[in-house]
Amino acid sequence: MSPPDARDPQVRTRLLDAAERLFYGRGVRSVGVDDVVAAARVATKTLYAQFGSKDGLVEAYLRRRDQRWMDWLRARVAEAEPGSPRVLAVFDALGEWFGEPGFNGCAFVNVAGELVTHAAARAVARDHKRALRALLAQLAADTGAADAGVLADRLMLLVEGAIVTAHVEGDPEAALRGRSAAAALLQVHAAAA
Amino acid sequence: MSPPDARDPQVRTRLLDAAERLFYGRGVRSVGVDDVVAAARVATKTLYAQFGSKDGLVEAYLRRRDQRWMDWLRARVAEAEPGSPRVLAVFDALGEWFGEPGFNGCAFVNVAGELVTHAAARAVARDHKRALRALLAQLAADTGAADAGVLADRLMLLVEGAIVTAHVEGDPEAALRGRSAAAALLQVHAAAA
DNA sequence: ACCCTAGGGGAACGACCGTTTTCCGTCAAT
DNA sequence: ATTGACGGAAAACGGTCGTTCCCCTAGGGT
Repeated sequence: MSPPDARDPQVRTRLLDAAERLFYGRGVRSVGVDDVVAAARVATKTLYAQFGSKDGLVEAYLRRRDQRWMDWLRARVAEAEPGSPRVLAVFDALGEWFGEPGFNGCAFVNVAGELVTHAAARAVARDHKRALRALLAQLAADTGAADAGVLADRLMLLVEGAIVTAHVEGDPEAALRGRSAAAALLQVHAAAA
Repeated sequence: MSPPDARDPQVRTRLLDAAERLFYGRGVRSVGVDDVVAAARVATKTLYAQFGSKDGLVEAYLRRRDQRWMDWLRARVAEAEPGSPRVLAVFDALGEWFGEPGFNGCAFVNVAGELVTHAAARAVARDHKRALRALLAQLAADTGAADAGVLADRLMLLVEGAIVTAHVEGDPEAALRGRSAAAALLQVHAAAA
């Protein structure tokens, strides 16, 4: 019954969409709340009604991004055959991500470096990395590798390294190098079985 | 002839020291120029006479940190025996760094995520990573490894991954995992020779 | 003895920040 | 039909930002 922009629960979504695009693309502190409300076509009051403060909006933005990014990666990985191919699929997915126009590194790494005193944001960042590590541990175990835990730790370093390199050096092909390094490690851990 | 704080060329150094401590520890945008001049016990006018703007100070801070950090790593590496031990010494050095009280990740990664529009800062970050990559290429070649270039690329990912992990997850032992991964890769590249 | 320059102390500037507030329109439920 | 909660538009708040300016002190070169 509602016209497209009436009485909407979508106000929150519009705010989060704008916040994600701006915070991720320019850095959190470079973006004022006015920028966000203008981009979301929303009143300032609404932002504060929904999130309480800019810090609250930042935290909500990070939580939603964590959820979405992990879901996206899990979906990409699930498209590959179980076992080693799924490990390599992680780096194929990274390669796609690095090539996207707005790519600006890992949102959580960026926040950890920028918002040193924002405890909630740093906690979300830590949890995000733990979730990523858990996914890699699962994939490593599913290869039947010897020392799957160690393999997962090593894959984690490669993933993080590829993201940082693609970002700072502007080199999307870091994904390919990560993939080949992962393949080498898969072989090491398979041989040791 | 000069008393400790007269007519000093050390004014610039004091400014850079304060800038580095504050910018690195809290993030660039969280630190005002007033904070820097207060910490350096210097007049605001002096900062602008020396660096022209806050952006100029940021750039100078990054350049000096690049120089110092690379010199520090090269010195640590040179203490080890030539060949593979020098590759592993990189990760030992990282381990020391991660354990230092003020450790807050890689200054250049942080800046790349925070100062998206600061072209000069991002250029210094890129150059810093290239210098690091060049050092690793040298070390990889000196091991006599097959595909030394590929080995260097892989080591680079491990180094970056270890730094990010130690930072975001607050886990200094990422250095040990990086070291063991590097050792595995060294074996792979030695066996293929 | 003379500036000239570097630096310190501190006020002042205009812009922008995050946040609160006021006023008004409008749907949903009573 | 009235109320109340939600949302938009915009002003206003106090604080902080980067930057500039003024005045003062003190060496050093001429």
